[in-house]
Amino acid sequence: MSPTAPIPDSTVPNSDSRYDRQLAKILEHATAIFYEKGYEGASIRDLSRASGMSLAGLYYYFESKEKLLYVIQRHLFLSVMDLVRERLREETDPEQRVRVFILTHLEYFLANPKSMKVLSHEDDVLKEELGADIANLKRQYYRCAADLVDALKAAKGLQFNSRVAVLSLFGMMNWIYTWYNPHVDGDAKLLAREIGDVFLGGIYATLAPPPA
Amino acid sequence: MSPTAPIPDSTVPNSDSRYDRQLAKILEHATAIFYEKGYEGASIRDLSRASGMSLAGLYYYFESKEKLLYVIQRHLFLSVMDLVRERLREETDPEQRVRVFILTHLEYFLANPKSMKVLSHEDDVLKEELGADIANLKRQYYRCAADLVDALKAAKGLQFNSRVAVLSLFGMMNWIYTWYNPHVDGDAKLLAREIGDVFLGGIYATLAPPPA
Amino acid sequence: MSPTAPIPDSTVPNSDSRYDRQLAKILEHATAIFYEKGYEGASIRDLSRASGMSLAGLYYYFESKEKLLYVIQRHLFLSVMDLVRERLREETDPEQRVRVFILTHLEYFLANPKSMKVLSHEDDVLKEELGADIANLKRQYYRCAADLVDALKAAKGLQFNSRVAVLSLFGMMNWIYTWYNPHVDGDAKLLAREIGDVFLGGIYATLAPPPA
Amino acid sequence: MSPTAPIPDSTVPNSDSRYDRQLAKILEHATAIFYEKGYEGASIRDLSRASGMSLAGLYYYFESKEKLLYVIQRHLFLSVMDLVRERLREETDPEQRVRVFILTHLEYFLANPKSMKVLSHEDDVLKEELGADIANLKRQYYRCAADLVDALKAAKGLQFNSRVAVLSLFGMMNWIYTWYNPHVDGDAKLLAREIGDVFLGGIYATLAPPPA
DNA sequence: GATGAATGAGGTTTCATTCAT
DNA sequence: TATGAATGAAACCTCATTCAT
Repeated sequence: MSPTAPIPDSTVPNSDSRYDRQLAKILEHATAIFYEKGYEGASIRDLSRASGMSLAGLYYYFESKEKLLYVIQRHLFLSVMDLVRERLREETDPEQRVRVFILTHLEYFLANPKSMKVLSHEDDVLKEELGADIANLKRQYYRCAADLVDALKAAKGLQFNSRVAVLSLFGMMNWIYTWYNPHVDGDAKLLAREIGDVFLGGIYATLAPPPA
Repeated sequence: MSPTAPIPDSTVPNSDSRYDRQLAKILEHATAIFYEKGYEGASIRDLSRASGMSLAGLYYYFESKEKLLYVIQRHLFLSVMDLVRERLREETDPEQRVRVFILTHLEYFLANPKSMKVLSHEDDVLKEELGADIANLKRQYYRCAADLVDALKAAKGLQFNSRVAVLSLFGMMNWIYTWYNPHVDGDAKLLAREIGDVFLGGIYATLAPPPA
Repeated sequence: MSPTAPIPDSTVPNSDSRYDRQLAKILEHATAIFYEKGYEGASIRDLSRASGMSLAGLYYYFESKEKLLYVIQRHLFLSVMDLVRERLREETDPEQRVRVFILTHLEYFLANPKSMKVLSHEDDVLKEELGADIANLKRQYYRCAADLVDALKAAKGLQFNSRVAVLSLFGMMNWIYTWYNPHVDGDAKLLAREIGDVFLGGIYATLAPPPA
Repeated sequence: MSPTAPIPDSTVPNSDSRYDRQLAKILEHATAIFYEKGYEGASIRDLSRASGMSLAGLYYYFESKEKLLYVIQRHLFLSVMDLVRERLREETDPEQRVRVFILTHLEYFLANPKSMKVLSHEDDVLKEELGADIANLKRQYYRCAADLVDALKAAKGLQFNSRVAVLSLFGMMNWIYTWYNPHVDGDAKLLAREIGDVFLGGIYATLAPPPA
């Protein structure tokens, strides 16, 4: 296990032009505010105050509050998926591939802690095409994890309900934003090991009957 | 494992008087609306429409939107805790006790599916005393699970980080509201077994080094 | 100057029956609340809380908030006018008669300090017939004072604008509720003397040219 | 006695920019509405109707109804105090200085008749810091008058209770809004003379015993 | 005599958003 | 690019009042 692709230190796309830099700043503030107050509870005025840009000025960068959330969520999915793909490229062992997924997910979101909540907590607020698009990305991401788990399952001849197992794994990981405390719980590497142990120990146990 | 205490089929307190029945109805509608739109996204007008009672009339039953959420959340915690205590009374085996906890939690919230979200998703919207009170109940509930897990850990001589393990267990269980489909995923009993298997298999695996 | 008619120690009509006693209690609480919050700022709910009677129960005693204020104001005017008439009966000296008026007014309203504000401050909130009726009583009360002043004016051969003088006198007296502090300003007798001195000194000065 | 500083013909600050002009218009309408209905009885909707600006638009100019009243009252106190100071600069005779105060007060508030009520009648509705700030200005204004009266008292060797005398003077002047009718009562100059006569005659009379 | 339950209207304030500049 | 000014809709909540009991 030696992932090498770097964790982006920001929650927003790389930026070159002045426009891009401004947009990046706005998205960062928006993420922070959605994190604090939730999508519905956050107001564009809050964002205006936080970013120092006028209310009207913000609308030059996004066309609606919904689109704003969309852009943020889309970027998060795309970049964590990129990172996962990148890191999986170097690993072939089925178990390690699952561990890489877990570690990458945790590293990414523990490096951008507010993002984890904005993705998890505001999961179903987007409707229509926007919502469908995000749901699609989410499905791809799920599929990616499920494929890794299924590969391991096949390789080891395990027997368990993949759907429930994978969704439980996501539950463990996505719930973290409600309790994670860096001083108490250690870094992503530690957490990934612990959670990976529970998960893998759990599915491996389906080989033999569990100890009485 | 033979829990016998019945699952309340409603999300609200038992009701006798006309007042209680009306209140119960309102809380039920409110739960449904908080489920659909989230606390912030739900409006008292929505509740008025759904319950068929006038806006002003609703305020006869609760003094503020906040208090309304508070009453709902408090009732949920108290009644699931009651149920857990009730059912644990009959069980002494450490592993079974953990399984009873998982099953009870899932049975309760799968019987009241909207409640699970209202409890999980609107976890931190209550502030001040109200928020502190709910946080306190949550802590008790967590403590209850943690004690069961620690008892099992001691009984079997296992070695793992209890905090992370228990919080992961809650992650698996509380995440369910985002994906549960009764037609696909079976009932609470099945789900409780699967999740219990993963969790218990996971922590049992800490006895011996995990298989390579 | 020896007024003898007693100052009613209450702001409400004498009460015999249970109904009357209840009504009296309600009017007293209402006066207190109108005093504290003003007519517009006071709510029937405030009155309900203060009086310990249910919202609906109050309406057995008065038919509307307007009528409630009306009853209070009417009673105040009638009883202070009664008192004035009573005490004037014993006095014939024109100056003393003016002084009796001032003293009675101040004694009455300093004994019922909240009433003074409810009468002065909520002077023009009543509309239509109710308002006209109160305005009529007020006019009578004004007329009474004006007659006393005019009698003195004639008796002493003074020259001044009666209207402005009398209204100024009322200004001095009715403004008291904004500043009166019993510990600092003494009792009604003292205040009546001081204000009487200013007023009478002022109008007497119209005999001779004022000192340079 | 020849005061020369001009009376502002408006109740609101001078305005230059478009924003200032709009704000001035709003404050003027607000003063009129507070005059008509009282602070509590006036609604922002009333103001919206009167000013022709949308409800929400108004909030661009003030942050709350309370702040709105505050701005109005503060401006009134500051500008009448300015005017008084300005005019006192040219006068040294103690009696004339008192007369200048009376005249200025009346000229200012008779030129802005609604303001007088908004200042007098809504005296104690502002709470906390806002209320304390206004109370402070009021105290300064009172102090100013009291100093003039005390100077006269000392100059003439008079003997009377300054507090009661000054507060009575304010009573006479501030009560005017309840009865003033320009067609009947003449202009500020006339009224100031009459009220000044009563007041000064009254306190001068404390030199010698009043005529029997 | 008194209340619990309910209501329509309206209160203040904030929302996301727009448009001329 | 960015803002100041403005808006219609809707937010939460309270109002005076009623009516069956």
